[in-house]
Amino acid sequence: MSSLLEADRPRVGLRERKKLKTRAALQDVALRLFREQGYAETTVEQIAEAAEVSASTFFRYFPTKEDVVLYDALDPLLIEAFRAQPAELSPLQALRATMRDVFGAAAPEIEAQAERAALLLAVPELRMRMLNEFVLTIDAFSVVVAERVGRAPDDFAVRTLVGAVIGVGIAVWLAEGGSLGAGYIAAYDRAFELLEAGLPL
Amino acid sequence: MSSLLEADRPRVGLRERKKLKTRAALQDVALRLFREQGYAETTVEQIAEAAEVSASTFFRYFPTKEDVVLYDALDPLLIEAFRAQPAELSPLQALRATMRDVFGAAAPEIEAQAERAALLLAVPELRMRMLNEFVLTIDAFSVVVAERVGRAPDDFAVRTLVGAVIGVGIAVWLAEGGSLGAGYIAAYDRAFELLEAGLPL
DNA sequence: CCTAAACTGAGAGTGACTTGCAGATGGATG
DNA sequence: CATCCATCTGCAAGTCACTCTCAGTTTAGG
Repeated sequence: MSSLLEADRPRVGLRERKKLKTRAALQDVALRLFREQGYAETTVEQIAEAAEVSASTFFRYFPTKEDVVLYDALDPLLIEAFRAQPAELSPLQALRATMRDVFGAAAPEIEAQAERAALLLAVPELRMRMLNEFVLTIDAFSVVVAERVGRAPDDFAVRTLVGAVIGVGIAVWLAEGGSLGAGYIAAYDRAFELLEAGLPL
Repeated sequence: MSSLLEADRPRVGLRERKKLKTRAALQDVALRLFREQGYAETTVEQIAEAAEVSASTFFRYFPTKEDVVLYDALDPLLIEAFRAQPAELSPLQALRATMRDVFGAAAPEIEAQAERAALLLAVPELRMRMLNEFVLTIDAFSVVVAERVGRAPDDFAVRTLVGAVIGVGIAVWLAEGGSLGAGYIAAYDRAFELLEAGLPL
């Protein structure tokens, strides 16, 4: 039932805060340098120096240089939103509503980071990583879609459906110039109609 | 002894042949070493040494270490086969027939390279590159599909259709354990039925 | 032949990323 | 408050993919 309120209060020690601050500083500085002189032209050492830490510390916060840009974690949100969809919706309709909910709410913030979006599309290594993220969600979504319709996670129809949805998501993402803002969500929504209609042409 | 008929025979000079031989040798040796001691554990220098060239020569043949594994060029075949499909087929049907034609014919050879397929799925960097190849075909196919139905290459319905087809292709590829053999083509074929039916579940 | 273009090896250099080590610092304990 | 421990950090040295330059060699073609 009810527990002691102050039990988890001093959760954030000074140590934790410093870590978060360092991480944020590294990311901010890195994105600024990338914008000013380009991704490939910016060395990790420069980022570290500008953030006033050593180069080795940089790698303690981000496993690779790419991860500074990619720190995202959108999947959990999507999964949660999908689970919250009303049961009477078909899987395709539920996925559609999920995208609308999550991206619709986050669109302003996402759109604000237009520079990052451009980087993600322009730098080959980053674009690959982004695509990889997309594809990883095939697995994640297969699980929840499967449980919704009472099938196995590796059910063929389930994986085909999720694969189509993700593939369309990628195509739209590319068409929208790498942005995930308002234009993206609108286009994605139209694409769902086409999927439901058997992709007429 | 030099006749006019042989005028275009020595098209492939000694130079060209040596290049092809070196390229093939590098690829063979590399794949063998990867198999024996792993991808990350094999250095470019080892490959070069085993192929009896210098390390710098390696990079003259393959822009990156990854490309030794990825040398593929499947897209042109697919595009050509798509263009050869009878005009009465719908785009989706034509794509389906294309996959059947190309992979059906190539399946034996492809299946023979099971090791390479395993590598492609297992090594993260290579998997990303492979996914990237998949995605690049979205653009390529959009062009030919668009010209078939008389629309612009960036037509929304066209890109959505192609995106869905590629996405399903990726999902099936992953489900088939990275193989592109007989199992893959059969599964892909079933997936097309689902796409045409509006992805029922 | 003879010359221009293409191919090659050698070597130096850059930068991402790893590893091992010693010192500093925050937090919990008695 | 003193102490101890886990963690964080900088430093140094090393590996490896990849680039670039330079000089020597081979080939193609006139």
